[in-house]
Amino acid sequence: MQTQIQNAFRALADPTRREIVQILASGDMTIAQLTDQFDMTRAAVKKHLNVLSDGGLITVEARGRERINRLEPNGLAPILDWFSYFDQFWDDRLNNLKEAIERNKK
Amino acid sequence: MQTQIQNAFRALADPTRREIVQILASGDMTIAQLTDQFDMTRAAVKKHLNVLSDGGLITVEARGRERINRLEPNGLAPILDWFSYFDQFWDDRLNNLKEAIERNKK
DNA sequence: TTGACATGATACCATATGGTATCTCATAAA
DNA sequence: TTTATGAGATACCATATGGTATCATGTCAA
Repeated sequence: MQTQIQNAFRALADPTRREIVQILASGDMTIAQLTDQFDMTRAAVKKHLNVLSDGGLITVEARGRERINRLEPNGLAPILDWFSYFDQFWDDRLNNLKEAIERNKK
Repeated sequence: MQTQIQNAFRALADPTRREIVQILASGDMTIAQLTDQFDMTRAAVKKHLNVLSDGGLITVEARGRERINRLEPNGLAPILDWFSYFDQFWDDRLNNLKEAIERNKK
């Protein structure tokens, strides 16, 4: 089995999966709903969802015969933790991001 | 050609490449020096360095017959930009990171 | 000049990855 | 109950990926 951090980085390495994450950020979706957003089969989308789930980036809730896919924000934590190793290199960038969030909170 | 963001995410998807990035964070190194840190051939390390270079995460400076590999902190920017899309989801985590950096600066 | 050394490049191999097609199962609806 | 629908699983395919082996090239040193 792979480490959590490896699974998380791997999950985000694919553009389709990053797009799925962004779509789910705006609301939960079933597999069929997600498939509508892409030019590929439901099976392919399902595979991507499995990878995202392995990476801890989404959770799946059974509801009848449907499966509700939900973004798991805590799944991003291991990646951010990894980035924190480079504090000394990207202070400026992070500060900009920090300020954007501060503004957001008001 | 791939987008910069895709090349950056792809570069970090491999554990060896993430380790190279961490090693280079502590100082520039030649290919031979980096190869000493891993149980693989110089050619394999060189391939990883090419991927990291494609991702904009390192720069290479020729110095005589040596090649100095250097971490390019700005290469992390596209990835952080992508994460900023999820501000509303990881405020807490980011705040912790922000505070750690604030402490660091003193 | 000549030999040693750091690197670049390429052919090749095994496995991983992203995709489709297809079959099965569970559940909703008629 | 019967039928339709959402999802899971698997076999299969083409290509990408991570690795080695090997040869070529440029540069430092004797």
